[in-house]
Amino acid sequence: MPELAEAEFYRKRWHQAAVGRRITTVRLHPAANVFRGTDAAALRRALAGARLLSSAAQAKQMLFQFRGDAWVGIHLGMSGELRVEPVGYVPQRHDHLVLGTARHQLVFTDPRMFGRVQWHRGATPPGWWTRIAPPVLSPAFTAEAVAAFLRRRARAPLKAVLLLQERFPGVGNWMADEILWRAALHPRRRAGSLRPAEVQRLWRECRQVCRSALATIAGRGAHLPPSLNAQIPRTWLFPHRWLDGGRCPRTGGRLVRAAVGGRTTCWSPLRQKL
DNA sequence: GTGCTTGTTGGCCA
DNA sequence: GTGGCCAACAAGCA
Repeated sequence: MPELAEAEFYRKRWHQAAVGRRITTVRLHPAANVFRGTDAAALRRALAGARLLSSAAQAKQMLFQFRGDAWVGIHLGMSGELRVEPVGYVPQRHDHLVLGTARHQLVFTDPRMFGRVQWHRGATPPGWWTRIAPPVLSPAFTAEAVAAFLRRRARAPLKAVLLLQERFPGVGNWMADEILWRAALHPRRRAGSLRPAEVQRLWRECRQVCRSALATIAGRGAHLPPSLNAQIPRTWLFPHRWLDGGRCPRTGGRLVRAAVGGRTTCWSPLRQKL
């Protein structure tokens, strides 16, 4: 599941169902771990009766703005998901936040609870939102900025560096593999060892993968696909990376899987050399 | 039972 | 002080 695009996908799902509508019921368990560091009881009071005004997605996070200076931030963690259910829906075991409107129930579900719900009251968006690093597709994400970051993390493997949200916001495990595969760079390459042309390639593919991932969910209007996985073309590494005996769509050679930087990583040895 | 898993954080160590 | 590595968080799945 796309990391960056996943946040946008789920944001849209809630937004289309409920923007402009009033929240009539709020169901949550304040003690649930997904509310760590947040006053969940205050969140419940603030949202009851409030209208959803707008929403945004950035990196792996979503922000929902409600009338009354109330902001709700959601991070999906490893297993979080936003769903829209009918009015009579009965919350299940891992449904941690359920917002009811006259037409729908907005559900945040997360079995592993690495995800997070944050609440903020104020006229402007909260710091935990505005402090997210500039998007990969923004003008601030320059090849020079990437080069400087690689120098600072010179001894770390590329794979680990791509997962650092302070420079590559929204890039997760599969996107990092996809980027390195397209750029023909081995995930174990030390960040400081790249030649200028390689840095340029890495920068370009970061942007291309983010753009393509977002494009798979754009222009679908209200008809969002049930799953994003099925939307990813076979020409990407993504549909092949978890298959045992999977083959590289470009070389036809065997794909390899191993832990790099502590994370399961897939690459194409014929294409990505140390 | 074992050993994985799309993310992030804090502690330890060089 | 900085950067790199790893365990921990919790639950489900093969």
